[in-house]
Amino acid sequence: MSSLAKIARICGVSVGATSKALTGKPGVSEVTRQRILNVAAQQNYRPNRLVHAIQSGRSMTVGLTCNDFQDDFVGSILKGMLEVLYEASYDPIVISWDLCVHEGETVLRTFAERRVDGLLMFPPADQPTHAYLQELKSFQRPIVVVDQVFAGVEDYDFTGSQDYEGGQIATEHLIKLGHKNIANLYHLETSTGRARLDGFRSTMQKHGLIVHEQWMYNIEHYGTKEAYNHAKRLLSEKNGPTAIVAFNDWVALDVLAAARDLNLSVPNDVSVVGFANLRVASSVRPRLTTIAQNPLLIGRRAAKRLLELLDGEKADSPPHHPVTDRIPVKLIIGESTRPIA
Amino acid sequence: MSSLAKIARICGVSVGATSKALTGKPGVSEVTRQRILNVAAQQNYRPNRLVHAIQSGRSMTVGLTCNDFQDDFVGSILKGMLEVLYEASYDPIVISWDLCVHEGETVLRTFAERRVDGLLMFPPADQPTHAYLQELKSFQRPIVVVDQVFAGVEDYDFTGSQDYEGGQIATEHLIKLGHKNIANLYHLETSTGRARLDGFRSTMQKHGLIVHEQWMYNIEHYGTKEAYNHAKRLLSEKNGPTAIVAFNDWVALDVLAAARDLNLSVPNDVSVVGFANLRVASSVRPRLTTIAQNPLLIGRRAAKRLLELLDGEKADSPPHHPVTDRIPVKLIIGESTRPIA
DNA sequence: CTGAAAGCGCTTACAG
DNA sequence: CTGAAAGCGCTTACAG
Repeated sequence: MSSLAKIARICGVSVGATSKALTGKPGVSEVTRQRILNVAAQQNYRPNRLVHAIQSGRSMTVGLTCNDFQDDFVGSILKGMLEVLYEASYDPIVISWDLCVHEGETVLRTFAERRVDGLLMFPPADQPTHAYLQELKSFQRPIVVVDQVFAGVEDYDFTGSQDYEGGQIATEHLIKLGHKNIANLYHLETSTGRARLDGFRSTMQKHGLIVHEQWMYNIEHYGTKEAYNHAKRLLSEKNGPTAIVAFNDWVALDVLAAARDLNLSVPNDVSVVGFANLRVASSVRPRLTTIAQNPLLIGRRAAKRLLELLDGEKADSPPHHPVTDRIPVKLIIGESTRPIA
Repeated sequence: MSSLAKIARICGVSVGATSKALTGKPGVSEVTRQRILNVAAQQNYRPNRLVHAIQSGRSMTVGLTCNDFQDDFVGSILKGMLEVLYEASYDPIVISWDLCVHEGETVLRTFAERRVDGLLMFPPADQPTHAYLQELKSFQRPIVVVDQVFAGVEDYDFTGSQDYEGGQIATEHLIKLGHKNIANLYHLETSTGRARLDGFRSTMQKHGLIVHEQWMYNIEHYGTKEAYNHAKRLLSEKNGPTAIVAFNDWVALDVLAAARDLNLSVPNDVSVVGFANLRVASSVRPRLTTIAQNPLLIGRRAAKRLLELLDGEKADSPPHHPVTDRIPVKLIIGESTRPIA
């Protein structure tokens, strides 16, 4: 890789002059500038941005932590982030939490050493360790937490969805259709899951409906058979629920599968509501009734917020108050719910 | 962010001594080393890796270009890559092709300026421009192409799937079940799509079966209604095909949906084979018969190959011959295919 | 217009 | 053991 010095040597001018010529700064004659430009092009010169990062104290990179990229929800969030970052000439360095279970502090340390300007953080899957929270505290750069919250990150900006309201909307929808006996396959392991469940319970209560605790199942890992098995159990009961609220579309798919395997019909025998409006929600039959999130917007807003914080630093503005930004969700009526017979 | 100089000043020693102490090099007394270590910890010192990158000529970063992260196929490839990179202390800088349509050279230029040590490249969605290929040629670092090939990248290492064989296996499976009238919803826009189609045609020919060209549809964009509409057309024909080979699982899902909407049964009225074995393939009913790829392994192997190339550079080994690495695929028999009546 | 020099944050021979 | 100095690749005041 050819350096400034090399270009300078070839052109027979000083390094300083070469720098000015290539960065378009005044202080070089047009003739020498052209000569330098030509040689640089011919030598395939690429300025070393690492140097610029050191000099300016800005690496123009952002740390990005992710749990997995297993569906279009996280995929779209990423897309939204990349879009905004690209526009602002920032590039993300991506590290997966999965890789460093119980040593999340390593991730933060790496980001610190690489001098990222800020952090876009999908919280780690597991409960954060003390060491991690410690490292987080001493992490000197702006942080925006995405999608999930957890104990210890209340002091940071947050961008996610109106999960609580989503839980309410899903439940309201079923109640409006006449359902009273509603089960819930929820997910206590994440803040989104807990919020959606809270929304469910508050809505049931608001309408004076009983929550049948024997129909309430926590799905610890929704990639496995767990949801499917619970769904089968629910659907096999006589006088079982007439509707099921699922933590997300994957769980809802498991309910569809369980119903199918029991020769039951969704929505004729049971109604199902999902959450997320994943790509698959409208691909399957029956199409899922689901609560649409707006992952693209979540990604964009999270990144924009981070850029604001970074600009604020430059402007040396007063310490900010962390902002919680929850993007509205929307009921998508598919074919997996119907009025009770 | 505290610097070496700051630590040195506080400790009242030279920068050199501080450096030695913190990097564990000999040449400092144990007493001062401890003093320095303590101050560094207390000052929350983090060495600036950008400096190290400049000095060593190794940034320990890898450029990663992606089209989208819309399903678990790409997601798992990424996971595999991140795993291997993390193990070797490399971190990826991720840029999405989507963002810079028709100016892919910008991406490469950014990577060059950021001095990534190598490149893991999902080829751009659109036909590469001349400027792009130009920039690629002058990109001085090792490159591994992933999943898709395109004209102009024949000279690079490649890691992907046995798509051609996959096309054969899918077709063989249907033929073994007695199907003769087989349609194909293919995807000419990508090399994988073309290879799978070739595998289909060669297998049909091998068995002396006629390819009915009026049942052959190119799916330009498989996120849209396109596949669904073509599938409906195919399924509405009297004496239509008894089986359909789909470019991938998403297209296969569209066939399932079309069948459902026409009150037809898969597999009783028509058999369908997908490709990829996405997470959704076993979530839907009927479960998809599909050709499983091994995205995790693709990701790992691609990253490993890149690391080998990087090691080779250090060792100053002779110019290598580009290696093409196609991971075997595997037939997964679901419920979407059955012997012909 | 042009060049020599300082400095960004570090490491590494080289003197003392 | 310890410090001063050169150097990585650049930019930016500062002299000429």
